[in-house]
Amino acid sequence: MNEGPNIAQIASLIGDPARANMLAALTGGRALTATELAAIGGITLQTASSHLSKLEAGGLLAQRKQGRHRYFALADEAAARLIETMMGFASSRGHLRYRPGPKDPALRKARVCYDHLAGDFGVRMLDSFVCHGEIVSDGENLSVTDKGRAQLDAFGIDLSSLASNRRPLCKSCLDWSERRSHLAGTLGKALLGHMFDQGWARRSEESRAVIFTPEGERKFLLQFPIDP
Amino acid sequence: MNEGPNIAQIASLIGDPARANMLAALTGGRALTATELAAIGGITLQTASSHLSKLEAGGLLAQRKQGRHRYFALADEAAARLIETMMGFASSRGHLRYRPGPKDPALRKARVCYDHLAGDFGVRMLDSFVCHGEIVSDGENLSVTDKGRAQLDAFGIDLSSLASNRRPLCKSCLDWSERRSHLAGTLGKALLGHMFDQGWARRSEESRAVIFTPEGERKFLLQFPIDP
DNA sequence: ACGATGCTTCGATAGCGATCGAAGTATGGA
DNA sequence: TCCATACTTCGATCGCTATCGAAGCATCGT
Repeated sequence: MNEGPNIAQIASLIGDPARANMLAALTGGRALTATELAAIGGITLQTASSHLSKLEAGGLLAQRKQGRHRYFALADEAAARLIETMMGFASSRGHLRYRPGPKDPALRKARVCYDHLAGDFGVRMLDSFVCHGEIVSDGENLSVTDKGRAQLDAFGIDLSSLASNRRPLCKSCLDWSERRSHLAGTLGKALLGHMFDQGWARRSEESRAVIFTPEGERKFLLQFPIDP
Repeated sequence: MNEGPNIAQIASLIGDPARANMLAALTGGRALTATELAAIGGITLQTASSHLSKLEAGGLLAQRKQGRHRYFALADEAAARLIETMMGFASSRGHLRYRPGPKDPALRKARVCYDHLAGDFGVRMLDSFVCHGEIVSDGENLSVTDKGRAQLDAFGIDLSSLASNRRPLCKSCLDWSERRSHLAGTLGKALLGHMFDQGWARRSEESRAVIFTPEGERKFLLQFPIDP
């Protein structure tokens, strides 16, 4: 017994409702201040501060001081994937906590996951890349083919500028609403950023939803078709 | 706030050290009795019983009565994947709890994950399938090609008999020691079972390790080669 | 320099849950 | 039938931690 990594430690960090709410909110990719996170968790600032320092010590969060504000964000993409994985499992077991509202369908359609596109549109985009042979997958890691490189170049994304030693270019990330994978990594981030730049879509102010313009949606479906 | 699945509930289930130890032990795929699990968790039978009923209510465990024994096992493969994912994250953050010993290298080399092969050998096997075009991956799910079907047939595994409506044939599962994917699903199970049947390897009695015979290891490396 | 804002630290409280002893239920064997 | 084994349920205890008030520290604006 007692072999291997200590999962109880991080699980208990996520296991507190206030902390879980904060983490879920940070899955939206935006860095939030301690005051904002306290409101999200439904607790006072003092309590939130205690929680946040524990989460940081546990390697789930990273903080950045900026003036008198302190911004908190998920430590990295692996942390975001862990949270999304747990969401997927929880929803598959019926551990739901829905407060059904108009935002829900929008979230399922398209939302931000850390810094890339998730939801129905995110899954479709990766499907399109794969079924056209622009991205291939060897197990967990994805890689871009020459055909994909040319396609992305035409779309306006320069792969060579995305190279990073700290973070993989492509990574698959399990989608909790679709239960399939979407594209993460620096390429996933760049693609979402490009869509924002092109005016195809914008972020919702109060949730993780990504709202496409009618024109943007048309162009998205044209750019990432799915053939049988 | 408060949207989406309730991750705090399952996270707090895993967050208790005694429960985490039990779950980690069950990742070995064997069903264990309440008494055995109590010993693993380092608690009395009464406490263990309370824990086990909570884990079952949370959808993580399934129990099977057999005479006066009650066998507990992970509910399904998704539960096993969740635990392995958490192990991967925990070890990447240095949340280790090693009791270094001779078993450790054996576990990294080859071990059981639920009912399929994990560790260095598990990752190698999937790599071999993929780099020979016998299995292709479209995002999360893997699928066997015609070439792969023939290869497996020659190896002695009949794919058509593995079809199941309850569980996918192929699934990728993240390996906590290698941080790469290995092959899960009914095919992963069948492959490991076949190796046991052929006498290539056997299970360790006291841990999750899979111990290959020298002859079995030679045949394994020959059967699942990796070319550049 | 001074107050205001954002956040952390300290200290005390309160409540939840892990734990175990004791008693109760079910199954198997003699 | 009677005892032993395997497990669950009940009840009480105890420790841990989430929580918040109050005070302290840092930064910004003026």
